[in-house]
Amino acid sequence: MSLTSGPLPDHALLIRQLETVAELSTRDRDALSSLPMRTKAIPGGRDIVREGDRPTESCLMLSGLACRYKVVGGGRRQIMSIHFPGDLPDLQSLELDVMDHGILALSEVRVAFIPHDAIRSLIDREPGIRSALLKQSLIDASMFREWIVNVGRRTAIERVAHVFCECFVRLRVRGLAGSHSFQLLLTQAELADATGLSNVHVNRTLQELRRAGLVRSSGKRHEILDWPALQTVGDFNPAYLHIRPAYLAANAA
Amino acid sequence: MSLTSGPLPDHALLIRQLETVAELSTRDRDALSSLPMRTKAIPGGRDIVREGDRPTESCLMLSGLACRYKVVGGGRRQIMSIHFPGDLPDLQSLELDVMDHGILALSEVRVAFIPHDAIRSLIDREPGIRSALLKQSLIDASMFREWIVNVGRRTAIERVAHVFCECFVRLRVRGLAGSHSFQLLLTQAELADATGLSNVHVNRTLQELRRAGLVRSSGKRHEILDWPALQTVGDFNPAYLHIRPAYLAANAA
DNA sequence: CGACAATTTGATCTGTCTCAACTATGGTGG
DNA sequence: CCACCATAGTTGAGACAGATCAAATTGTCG
Repeated sequence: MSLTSGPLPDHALLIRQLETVAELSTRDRDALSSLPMRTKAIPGGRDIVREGDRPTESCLMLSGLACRYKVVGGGRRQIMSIHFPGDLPDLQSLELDVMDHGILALSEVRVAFIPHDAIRSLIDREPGIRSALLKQSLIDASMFREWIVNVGRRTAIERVAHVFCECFVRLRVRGLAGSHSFQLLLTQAELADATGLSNVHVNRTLQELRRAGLVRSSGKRHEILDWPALQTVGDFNPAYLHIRPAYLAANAA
Repeated sequence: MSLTSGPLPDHALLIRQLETVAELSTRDRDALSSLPMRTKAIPGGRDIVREGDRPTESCLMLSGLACRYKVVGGGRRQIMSIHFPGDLPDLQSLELDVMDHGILALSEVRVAFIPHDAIRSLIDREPGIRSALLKQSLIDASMFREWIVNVGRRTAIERVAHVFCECFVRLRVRGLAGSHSFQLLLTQAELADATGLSNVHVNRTLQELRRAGLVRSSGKRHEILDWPALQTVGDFNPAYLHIRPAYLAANAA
């Protein structure tokens, strides 16, 4: 579980992600490795799954960036979560027939589609995996709750800082970010839709974060200059991510 | 499944709620009926579960009203969901050790505590119940996503109307609301914390809803006067609740 | 190099917040 | 049954965070 290895085989990404939140046995890992996957490249700006779809497969992110979103009457968009390699952003389609939201590729992504049947049979056979997947879906819910708090009760600068903190920690614990720097291919408009702000105001808020010396951005590469201060500004406490202590500790560096 | 029966035995409340979203066999219902429960009355204003707790039981709402909430730095509170009889508001503690939020009794409530072990053993033994509970927790997540949209991208009047719509439908499908009237023991301050608004502005927004003839309130009893219009104003589409068609249809009345 | 997308800036507007006072309501004890 | 008190609801005035509109600048990529 080196944090600096090169590109991983597809199944290893899933295993690594699940291990940050749940303990897996060798048997569990083997079972996960045997999951059939159909990989596909999807260009940025295209839906991976559309609202109203009735998927028969769940998708695993392999590379790139995606988000869940909804559009309200009036055309305003709200982003509800951001997804990185190792995430299973539509595990929900396993039990819920119709997609109630869309999943959008924010950059070119590679995804692996895993048939629901294969996941179900694994869940039925393997208690360890059943528990890990249930746990993961409960953590997803926890992340949504924190997102509610973010858009409901925080100021602009707090919201943006908090999103940065969450993305950084999630990437870091699975070995996909440097110790301070990380790649966040989010446009300001996307960040606005994630935080419930306007793109103009996100722009000004980012400038404020830069002026305060908390982050540095060049293009889409963002660097965290003052991690403790960013957490303070963003009112960030990673407890809601329910990451196992051993993995969270690596992040404290 | 009469909608007008009197008080139900505790297990029946749980079964009725699960049946609105998942199909249960007789065997499933029997298994649920055998769950051990320790019931308890909790006065309004008291926490049922506190942030930081490590519960060994999950709680089932039997009567009254509760909510999930978090307090952010600065003392501002955000309510993330509202819970009615039949709900299992802390199913998550089954897999997540530490509570990342509190659950508060908004009125005097009766709750039943069910040991995690009993639920786990049911999940391990009964595929139907496993599937129903997973489905329920995925629906919880879906409701959180809609809540994000509500506080992130809707105006004050839309937010309040939407919360009314959601509460009404959820109560109605499980037979706990009249065809138009329903009991919502929420103070304006609580409604404010649910919608990310100030209590003063909620007051004015409610007046606007009354003036428009959409609702009528007297004390804590709220009546919906124009259900179609309220759904329109609240940009409400019940799809995200994933209620089974047969139960949703009863609500259309 | 050209063209389109993203960022930045300025000016103005407005929905919602804050603060503060006043009123209604409902529950309680005398 | 009423007087009292606490809690919740209502109103007004003023302030501000963030939205909107529009234009200019910069960046990106074929």
